[in-house]
Amino acid sequence: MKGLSPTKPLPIGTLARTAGVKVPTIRYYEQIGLMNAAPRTESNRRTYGASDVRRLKFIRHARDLGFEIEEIRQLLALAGEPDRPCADADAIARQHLADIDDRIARLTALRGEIARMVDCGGHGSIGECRVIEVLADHDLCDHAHH
Amino acid sequence: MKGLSPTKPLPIGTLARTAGVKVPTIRYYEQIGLMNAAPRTESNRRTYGASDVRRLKFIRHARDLGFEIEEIRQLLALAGEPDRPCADADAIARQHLADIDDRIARLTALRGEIARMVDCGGHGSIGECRVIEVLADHDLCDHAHH
DNA sequence: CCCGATGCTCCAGTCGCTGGAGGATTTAAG
DNA sequence: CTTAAATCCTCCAGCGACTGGAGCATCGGG
Repeated sequence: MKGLSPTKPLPIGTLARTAGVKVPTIRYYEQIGLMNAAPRTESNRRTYGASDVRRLKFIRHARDLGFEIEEIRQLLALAGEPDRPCADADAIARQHLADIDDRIARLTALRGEIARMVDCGGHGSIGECRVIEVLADHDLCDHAHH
Repeated sequence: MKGLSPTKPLPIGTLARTAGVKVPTIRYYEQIGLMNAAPRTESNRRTYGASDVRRLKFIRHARDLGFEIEEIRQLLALAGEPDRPCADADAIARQHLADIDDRIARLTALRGEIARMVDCGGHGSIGECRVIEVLADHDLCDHAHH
């Protein structure tokens, strides 16, 4: 009866590997209160369980998708009380959606421009190179992003 | 004969407004050597000309498009010697193109997901809300970006 | 039993700005 | 002409989101 712990505790390195983040990042998340303080072993090592893996994956995924820490904090809080109306989570996500549409639009415009730049192929001197031109002239977008 | 200076010198604030950056940003760019040190008036104010406007717009545009300072520095250096082969500028741009395709792909995937999340519409509790779910489950992208 | 991997804490650095303090100057209004 | 507001200057500190190093303790496989 020793092989069946409720879910055996993982050290930080393993958690880091399974969630795809670096070890210091986890400690950082703990420090800013995004992950809760892990219980420690006798010898002061952090121990994690399955729920921590889930939470960290959630965080990482959200970060990867461009959510900021504060937004993630909100999302996690929301997830914590499962009978609140999903309108709040929605609002955050919707806001984000708008952002993302904007970013995609900008990046797409960019893509076009850079593609055109690169089409200068190999015709010699920078003088005629579109890369410089395009960046120089054009006033594409005026608004500060974010 | 006083109204016809070769291009009348602008103070930093005006430059900032015309290029669409904040004043401290310009001073920062000077500090890191991205803008060259502006000549000063008697009373130590920076003065700028048309070429500075162009350069700063170039920088801002490039930044806006996601180029990093170092890349911009290279681009500017390249632009400075107009008989170098455009292959170098090309290489930078191409590298960037790959990045951007990646980012667009990721953002598009994200857009889809967030759109789906938001489609949970208003059906009550977070328990059933896709926002949380989607973020929690899915392992969409593994690689660290950049 | 030893040594390399892993863990710990603390602290400093990264990038690209941004803002404030505290002072000097310039400019527009009255 | 005088004043008040705007703009400028320098210096320095802080942001977000990590990242990495120093210096030490501890763990686990050969």
